[in-house]
Amino acid sequence: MKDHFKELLLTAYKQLQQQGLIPDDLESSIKIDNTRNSAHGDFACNMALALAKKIGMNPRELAQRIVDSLPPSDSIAKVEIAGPGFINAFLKQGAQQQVIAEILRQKQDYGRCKAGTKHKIHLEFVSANPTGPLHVGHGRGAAYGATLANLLTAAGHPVHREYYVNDAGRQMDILAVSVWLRYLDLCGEEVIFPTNGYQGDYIWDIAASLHREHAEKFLHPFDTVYANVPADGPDGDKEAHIDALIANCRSLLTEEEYRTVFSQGLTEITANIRQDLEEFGVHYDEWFAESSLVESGQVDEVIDSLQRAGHLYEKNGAVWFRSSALGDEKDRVVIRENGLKTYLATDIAYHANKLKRGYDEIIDIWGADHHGYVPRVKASMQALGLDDSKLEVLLVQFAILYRGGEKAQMSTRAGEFVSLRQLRHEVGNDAARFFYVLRKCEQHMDFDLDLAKSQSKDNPVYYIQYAHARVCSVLQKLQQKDMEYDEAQGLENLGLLDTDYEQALVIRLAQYPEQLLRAAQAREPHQLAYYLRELANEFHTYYNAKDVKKILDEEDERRNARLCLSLAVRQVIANGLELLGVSAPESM
RNA sequence: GCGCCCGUAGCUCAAUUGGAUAGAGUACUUGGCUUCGAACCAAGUGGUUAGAGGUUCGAGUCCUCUCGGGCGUGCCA
Repeated sequence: MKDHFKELLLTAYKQLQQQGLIPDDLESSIKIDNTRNSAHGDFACNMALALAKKIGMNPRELAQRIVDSLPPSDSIAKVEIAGPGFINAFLKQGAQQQVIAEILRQKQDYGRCKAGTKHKIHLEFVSANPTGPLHVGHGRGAAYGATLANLLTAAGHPVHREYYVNDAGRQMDILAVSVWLRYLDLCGEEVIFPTNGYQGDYIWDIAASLHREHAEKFLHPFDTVYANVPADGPDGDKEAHIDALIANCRSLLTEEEYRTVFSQGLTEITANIRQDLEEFGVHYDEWFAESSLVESGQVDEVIDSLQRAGHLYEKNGAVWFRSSALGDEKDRVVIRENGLKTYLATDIAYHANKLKRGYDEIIDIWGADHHGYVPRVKASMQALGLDDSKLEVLLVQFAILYRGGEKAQMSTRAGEFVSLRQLRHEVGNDAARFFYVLRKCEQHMDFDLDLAKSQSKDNPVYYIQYAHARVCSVLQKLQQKDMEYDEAQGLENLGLLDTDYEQALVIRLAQYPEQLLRAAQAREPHQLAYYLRELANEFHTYYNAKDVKKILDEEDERRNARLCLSLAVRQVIANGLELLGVSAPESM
C-alpha cells in the first residue's frame, strides 16, 4: 500500500517534470514514512520539502502542485498538505485488510523476502578463545549475532554463520600449561600457580579427567618444572615467567604428550562452548580452526605476498607490517623477535581466506575492546589487493554487570565471571535472548543480575509471549463453546473489522515486512523486538476493550472476521519470536 | 596526551536513520475481573535530550568546543 502511494507520487513527479518544473534526476528524493501521529494520516512524504530549495519554490506551494497532479486512487481517502509542506495520505477504511488473508495464506513465510538475493554474507560472531566457558559478555555477541543472522536470512540473503576457533597461539599454550600444573598438583606436587595462568575451577576439572585417563604419565618433579623460570609478577615479569613455564613444559614432555595435554583442554572447552551455544539456540554452519590456517601454510602465504608487495620491513629483530601507510595509527608486528607469528598474522590470513571463499560481504561481530583492531585488518586487506569495503565490523559494547549494586568483574583468567550458562539457568533462555537484543549494540548495557533474576516475570518477553498464548486460549474457548471457526467466512467479512483497535492492528500487521527489512539493513535486531512489543500491546488493548466486548462474538460473520485477525496477530508474533530465537508458547 | 563508543523522565532504554507535539517499560497515584487467562487493560505524575555555539525550511540525530563515563592506545589474543 505504501508502494502504491509511492507510485502515485512518482506519476505526479513525472508529470511536473514534463512541465519543466523540476529536474529529472531527483526521483530518489521520494521517500515515504509511516506517520507517528494518526492526525498526520497513514503515510507521509517530505519530497516537497526536499525539492523546494533546489528549484527555488515555496515547499507548500510545490506540495500543492504535486497533490494536484496525483492520479486518482481507490484506496486513498484523502491527501493533505500539512506543516511546512508534508504530503500526508489517509487510507480508506479497510484498504489494508487484505493483509490478513496474506498472512493466513503465507503463514511462517509472511514477512520473509520472497525474491531472495545473490548477495552472500559471511557472519562471524562470538569466536571467544577456547580457554574457558563463555561469560555473559559473550552472551550478548551470541544473541546479537544469531538474531542478526536470522534477520539477514529473512531478508533473503544466503548467510554463512561461522565461529573462529583460536586453537593456535600463545594463549592456548598458557591453557595447556595451566592444565598441566593443576594436573601436577593432583599428582601430589606442591605447585605455585602462575598469576598469568587460567585460574578458573574448570581447569581443575580438565586436569582431573587428564589424571583419570593417563594416571601419572605426565608427572615431573616440581623443581624441574620451575628450573630457570624467572620470577612471577608483581615483582618479576609475569609474561616472561609463563613463557619460561611453557618452554619447560614442552621440553619435559614429548611432543605427543604435550599434544595430549593441550588437546584435553581444547576439546573439553570447545565442546562446552558448543553445547552452551546450542542450548542457547545459537547455531553455526562452520567451526573454523585457526590452526588450519597455520598448517595449510596460508599464514606464510599472506606474509609472503605482503613481503613481495613491499608492505613488510624488519626492525629490532621483528617483522613489521607498514599499516600506518594504509590508514592505521602505527605499524604492527606480524612476526615477533622470537620467530612466532602474532595473532594479527593469522587474522590477516583468515580474512583473506574468507574473501576468497566468494562472499559479497563479510560481517565480523567483535567486542568493543577490539575496535582499535579494525584499521589494521582493513589495511591488510588493502595491502593484499582485496576489497576492504566488503568487510563490515560491528562492535558490541560491553555488558557491564552489576551484582548487589556493585560492578562485577569479568576476567576469564582470574576465573571471576558470571558464565552464560549460569545466566541462562537463572533467567531462562527466552528472557536472556530477548534481554540481550533489546538494546542496540553500540549502546553500553547495564546488566543488573539481581534485577534479571528477581524480576524475570517483568521481562517484556513474557508480555509478547502472553499475547500469543492469549490467541491460543481464545481458540480453546471456541471449542469449549462448540463454535466453529470458518476462515473463508471470516475473510469475506473483514469489512466488519471497523473499530479503531482493529484498524490499528491491521496497519501494524501490514508494517511487519518492512520493519523486518529495516532491522536487517540497519543491523538492529532491537527494532524487531520493539515492533513485537507494539503489536502485543495493541492486541492486549483490543482484547480488553469494553466497546469490543468479545472476540468470540455471537454473530458468526463478525466472530470469524475477528478470529482471522487474531490468528494473523498470532502468526506474526510467532514469526517474529522465531527470528529472535524466543519460543512462542501456547499457554503460560 | 591521542583514537573509538556513549550521555535522552528517579531507574533501564526507544525515537522510522535529518521530520511534525521526544515515546515505552519500571517506579509512584488512581480505576477496571458474575467466567474469550488480571503475566492484562485504562488514566495520571514525571524532560532546558550533559552544556555552549554552528549548519537549514527543520537537529536528540550532522559539525566545533567544553564537561562526564566506558574502551583502546602490546613483539597479548
